[in-house]
Amino acid sequence: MRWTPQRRTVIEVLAASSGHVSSAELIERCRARDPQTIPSTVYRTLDALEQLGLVRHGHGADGREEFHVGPDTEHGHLYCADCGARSEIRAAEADALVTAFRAADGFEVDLAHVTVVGRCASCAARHAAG
Amino acid sequence: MRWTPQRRTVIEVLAASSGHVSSAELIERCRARDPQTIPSTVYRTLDALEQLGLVRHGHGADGREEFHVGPDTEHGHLYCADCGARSEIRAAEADALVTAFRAADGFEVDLAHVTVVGRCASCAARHAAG
DNA sequence: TTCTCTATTGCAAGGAATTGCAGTAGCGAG
DNA sequence: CTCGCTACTGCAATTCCTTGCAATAGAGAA
Repeated sequence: MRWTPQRRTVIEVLAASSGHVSSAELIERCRARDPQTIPSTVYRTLDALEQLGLVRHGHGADGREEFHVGPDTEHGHLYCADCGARSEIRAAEADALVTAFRAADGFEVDLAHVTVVGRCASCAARHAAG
Repeated sequence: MRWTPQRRTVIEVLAASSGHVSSAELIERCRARDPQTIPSTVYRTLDALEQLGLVRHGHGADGREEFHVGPDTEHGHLYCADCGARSEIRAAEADALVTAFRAADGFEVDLAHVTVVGRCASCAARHAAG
C-alpha cells in the first residue's frame, strides 16, 4: 500500500474524528486541510482502509454511509425516526440480536453494519399517550 | 387525496409487483406503462402512499431505498454480504429482536425498516473452513 | 355546468455516491 | 541515484435521489 499525501490527509482526519463520521463530513474536513481533496479519492481510500480493517462502514437511517473509526468495540446503531436521536446498540441487545440469528439460521450478523430504526422510549411514550 | 393518472400508474405497478421493489425498478416499470413518467413524481407518490400506510420503505444492504407492498406481514431483511443472498427475517428472530430492545431501552423497533447485513449460514461455513 | 382552491405535477438544478480512463508519482530493484 | 512498474490520483461522466418553483388540473361548492 502506498503512502500518499492524500491518504495521509484522510487518515489524519479520521484519527481526529473519534466515533462516527459520515462521508460528507469526512470530505468536508479533508478539504479543510487540503482544499484540493477529491471525493472519489476519499471514497477509494476509505475502501482501502476498510479492507485493512482500520475502519468499518455502516448505513445510517437514511441509508447514507457512515464510518466507524477503530479500534472501537464493535457496535450497531439505534435511530429514532421521530426525534432523530441516535444511540449505540448496547451489549445486551447486541447479544440478543446476534444470538437469535445465529441460532435460527446460522446467520452471522455484522453488527457494525446495522442501524435499527424505530421509536425511542420517550417518543414511543408520547405517541402512545397523544 | 387526488386521483391522478400518475398515481394510478404507480399504484398499478406496485400492485403488480408483489413483495419488494427498489425505487429504480419501480420507475423503470412505470416508464414501461407511461414513458412520460417523472422520477420525482414517483418518489412523491411513494411518500404519499407511505403516509397512508399502503407501502413501507426500508433500506437495502447498499442503503438504497426499497419498498414493501402491503398488506404483508411486517418483516425485516437479511442480506449476506458474501453471496448477496437475501431473505426475510422470520417471526422467531423478529420477536427476539423486538423484545430485547423493548426490554432494554423501551425502544420500539420498526421492523419493516431493518436490513441486517452479515454472512449467511453457508458462506459463514465456507469462510470458517477455507 | 362553471368556478375556485390548492394538491400535484413537470422541470431544472443540486448533492451524494460511483466508475472508467489517462496521466502521475510512490517505491522497490538494480 | 535512476528506472520502471503499477497503485493511485484527478477528472469527467453517470446514476440515484431530493428540492424549489411555477404551471396544471382534480374535486367539491355554487
